[in-house]
Amino acid sequence: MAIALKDLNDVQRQAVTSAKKRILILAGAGSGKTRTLTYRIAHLINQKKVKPTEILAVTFTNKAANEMRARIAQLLNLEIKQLWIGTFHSIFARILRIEAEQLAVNRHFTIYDTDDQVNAIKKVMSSLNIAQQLHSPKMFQAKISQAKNRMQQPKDLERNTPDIFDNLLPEVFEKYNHFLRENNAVDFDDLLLLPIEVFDDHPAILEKYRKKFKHILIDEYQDTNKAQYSLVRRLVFDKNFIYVVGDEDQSIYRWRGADISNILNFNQDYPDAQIFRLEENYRSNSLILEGANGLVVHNRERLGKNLWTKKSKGEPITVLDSENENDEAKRIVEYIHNEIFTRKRSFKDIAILFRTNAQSRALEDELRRNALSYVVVGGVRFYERKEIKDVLAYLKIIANPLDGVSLRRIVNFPLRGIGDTTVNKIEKHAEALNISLLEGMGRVKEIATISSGMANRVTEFYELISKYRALSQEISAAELTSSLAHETGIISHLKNEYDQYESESRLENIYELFNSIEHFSREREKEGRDGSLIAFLEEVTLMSDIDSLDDSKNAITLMTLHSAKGLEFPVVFVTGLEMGLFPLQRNTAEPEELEEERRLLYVGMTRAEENLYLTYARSRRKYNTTVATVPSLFLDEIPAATIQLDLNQTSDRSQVKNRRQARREKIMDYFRQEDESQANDTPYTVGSMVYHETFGKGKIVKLEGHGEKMKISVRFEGNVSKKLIAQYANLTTLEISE
DNA sequence: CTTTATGGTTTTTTT
DNA sequence: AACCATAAAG
Repeated sequence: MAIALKDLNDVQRQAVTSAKKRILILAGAGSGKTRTLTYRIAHLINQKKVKPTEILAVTFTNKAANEMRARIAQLLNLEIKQLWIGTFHSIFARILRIEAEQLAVNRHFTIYDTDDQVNAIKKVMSSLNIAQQLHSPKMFQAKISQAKNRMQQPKDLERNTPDIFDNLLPEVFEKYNHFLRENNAVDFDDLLLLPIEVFDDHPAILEKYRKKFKHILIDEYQDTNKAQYSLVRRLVFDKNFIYVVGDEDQSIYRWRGADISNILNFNQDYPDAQIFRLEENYRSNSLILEGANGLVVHNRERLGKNLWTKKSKGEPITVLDSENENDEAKRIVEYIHNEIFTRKRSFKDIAILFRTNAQSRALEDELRRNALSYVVVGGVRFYERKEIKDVLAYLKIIANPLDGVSLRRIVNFPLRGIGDTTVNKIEKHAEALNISLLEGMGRVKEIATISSGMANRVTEFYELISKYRALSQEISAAELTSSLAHETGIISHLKNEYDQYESESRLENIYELFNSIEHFSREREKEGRDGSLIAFLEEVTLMSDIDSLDDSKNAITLMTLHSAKGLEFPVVFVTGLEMGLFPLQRNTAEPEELEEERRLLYVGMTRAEENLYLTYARSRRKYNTTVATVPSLFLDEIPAATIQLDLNQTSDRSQVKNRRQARREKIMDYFRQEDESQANDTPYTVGSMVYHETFGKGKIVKLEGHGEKMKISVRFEGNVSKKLIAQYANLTTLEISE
């Protein structure tokens, strides 16, 4: 039976049924891009008799992958277990485990999340004698990930730069990679880089996957980075079909290495490419769409499209101004009440979006005060909570005994009297014998400088881990975790160490973890897929914020604009439209960055079906001080005809105009000030040497603020640290001597 | 050696 | 809230 194509419009139908090998679909917001992709896959299987095993479909989140799998199954009326569908990271993690023999890691490798990566870097820094006070480990982590995103190796980085930090980077980078391999671990970026290496070193393996994946389909192509692009380029050969869908106006991951030119240059990479444009929007009322279109035309870097809708005008976009962030929250709640009581909306129809997670606090407080149910996506993520990470670290060391980062995390948690000094001694011993840290713990008695009492404690811990490693072969992952959490004393620790409220919530999280492991194994086994402990750990590490959103709950959704990509709601609030916050301060200087912020707002606005509110506050607490703010320049770029001011304030058109004029002047001032603070930049840089009359020679550790008010933290000889004000410090900068 | 208390610092967005 | 450095107590 053929699948029904009557639910598609003409362009969609052509795009679904095209026999061309290389296809690019430029799909505007709400134009049915997921639908097209879903039907395409169903069409291939049903009409073209393509086997599900021959299809590789890449989505941006795991949630999207699961939904797409379910919808295809529904269209075809059959289960399609063998279809490869998932994110780049999860798909290539799977391939890496299959091809692990070719690698410097084995198939039990652990995937380090950002937190683990920073811990690994700290270890590397201390082995290289680099002080963490001078150079932040997080900075190294960010720079290394950036380099990996650009597919740069340590040797590709410049070594003789004026910046001390940049000079250290290649060595830290090199050692960090080495450290990961020793611990049988990979980071997020390696999940893409290592398969490229495997493909390049073993043409036969690449050939195998080229033969297997006859059809490759990629969603959100505008947000692919260089490594992802390279993987696709390798996999797509003569006979392969490549089908990509994307929207350059919705590219919002430049900071993570996403390269918009991947989509802009698709027809240069594949000269015979057929291009479809999906320009009819089915989601938003026309005033909302007009407003969003009017905003995004201010971007230069785009292919340009004409997104239109048959829908009625609907209501204009409402701009709400308020005194401060608490007032902003109050106004939003007022309007939510209005939406709920007069317009008969339910909670789940409403989303509140923000630029930074920190903004959720004031909103949550106000929603709670008004007993409105809400869920927050992301923020402090479930699997990144301390108590969860501690239990997971036990599981990681059981799955991968070489994982030293996880081992260090739990060797003295709960406290068993094994401190840093002891662990360092064991590590040294283990390095000398060329064995892992865990094995070293098994042979702790060989170390003369460790007392027998201490050695006994270590041995006891080692045996505990050994016991559970053996048990892991016999009992289920869920049973293992529960038994472990009790026997190690984690449960009683959580009961005793916190106040009642805190301890209850942490224990609840632990029990939720048990449930999720059990659920995972059960589901996976039902589907005939890998339900092992390693598979669970992998899933958890690669899980995105939005993946854990339970949309069956009737609640208002709070999340960042990034998390909102791909979603839609009848009512949307986009908050904090102020210079420095949205666009974010550090993204206002470079035009490319400002364009990305603008796209981010475009994404936010196009989530709305019927009612869109844009809010800003005239002052906002930042860190510990309240600062006056300037409304975002984006508010002035949205066509005035699509906007109405606050319904609760009487205002006529001339007032709207006056306000616009006033805002424009403020924005000019904002940019002027930014320029000045840039121009005033002092000769000081972090890491450079300075001389002070009384304190002598020292190294700059940190700079805060600008110009004369800049605060300079200096570490002087003899380990004396001082915080100085640039204006009064009277510092002399010294030549850097190597 | 290890533990515990204290204070300071830290956040942009995420696989 | 989590993480560090530091100092003092056990």
